[in-house]
Amino acid sequence: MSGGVDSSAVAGLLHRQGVKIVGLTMQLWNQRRLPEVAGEGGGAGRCCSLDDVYDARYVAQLLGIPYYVVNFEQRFEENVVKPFIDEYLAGRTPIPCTLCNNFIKFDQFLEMAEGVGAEKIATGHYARISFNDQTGRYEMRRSVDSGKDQTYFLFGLKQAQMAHTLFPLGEYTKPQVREMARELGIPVADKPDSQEICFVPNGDYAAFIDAYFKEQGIPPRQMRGEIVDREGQVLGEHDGVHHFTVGQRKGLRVTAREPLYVIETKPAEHQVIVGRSEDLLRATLVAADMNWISIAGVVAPMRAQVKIRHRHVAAQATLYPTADPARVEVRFDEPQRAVTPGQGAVMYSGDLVLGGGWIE
RNA sequence: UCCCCGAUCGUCUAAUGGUAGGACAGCGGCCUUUGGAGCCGUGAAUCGUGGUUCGAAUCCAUGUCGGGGAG
Repeated sequence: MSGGVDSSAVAGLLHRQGVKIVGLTMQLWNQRRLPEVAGEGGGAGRCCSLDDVYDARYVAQLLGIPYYVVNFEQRFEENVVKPFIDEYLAGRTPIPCTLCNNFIKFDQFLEMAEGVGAEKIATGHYARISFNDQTGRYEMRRSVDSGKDQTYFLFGLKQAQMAHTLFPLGEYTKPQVREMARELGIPVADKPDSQEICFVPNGDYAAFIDAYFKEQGIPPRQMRGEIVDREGQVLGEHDGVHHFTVGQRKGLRVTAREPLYVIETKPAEHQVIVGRSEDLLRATLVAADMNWISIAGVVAPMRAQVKIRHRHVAAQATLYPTADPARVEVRFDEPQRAVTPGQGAVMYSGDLVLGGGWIE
């Protein structure tokens, strides 16, 4: 229970159905750390803020269910925050929400919940899980509310995890969920949706990385570097490759005849390569560390739709198996903009989530 | 020292006597449970000083600065 509308509605919904439930809130990050990146209101409205825990506890009280706050701060820092920073410094663009799902929520948190006697965990994610008797696999489908679908962040879920997971909201639209919350008398029914990275209150993730280094006493290494075009001509300077991601336009402070976009970051050379919009188009990618969900894998070329970032419209493509079963080559029918290393490539067949991997 | 050329938003660039416009960059908002993108909005300039003219970025004089040439 994050203290938001969705997880509160899940609690209310299951409670009304007579399911025996326990409310749990994960404490993931101390919002008072790194005060230099604190948002207005001291991080209020973000996950893990005191207000949110207070809201979650209040909802639990209202429902009359047991409620606990569990501290995962250290594990979150090790499994999400540090890898998040390392990825940026390696010139890649991480997805903290997916890291959290893979290594905290559906891993250590699920284990802990089972440890205290729970059969399953239920979350407020907008996605659907079902069991297919024919294939003997748990399948995942996009949520009924296509605008809220969160399957992109869930591509790492294993069969064993799905067997112990409930996504009650996958069948509803967001307005329905808010209405449900209102009917249940849940006081957070009109709370705005959360957004941005939960541990970066003000949204400035690069400033967070800088502040984290400062806090760790890590000497401010030489982060500055050059902004160059594809011919190697120096166009400007930057304060560190972690400020940039493939496809980024804003923040370059470089002027040209037309907008410039980040094509690539080269951490070893401290260089940011920029080019024109059309320089971002790529027709192929390789997805590594594949996790198959609704199917066991691909042994022959297979048609699919592939999503390369949240809110990307899944594009028609063909999946080609490689010699390494954990890697799949994706060839798009039409070149896609800003294929970004570190982001997920999630494969769909209609509403069905086939699986996903990390873009190399 | 002389001669020539040039100087317009932060940057690049339009307007050759008649409301200084655009692009890029910046800033703000919308969108959004990752980072981006996109959309909407917005601040911002005629090198200084005189003069001609109803009216000057534009014509004239002069100064300053920059580039080129000549001793």
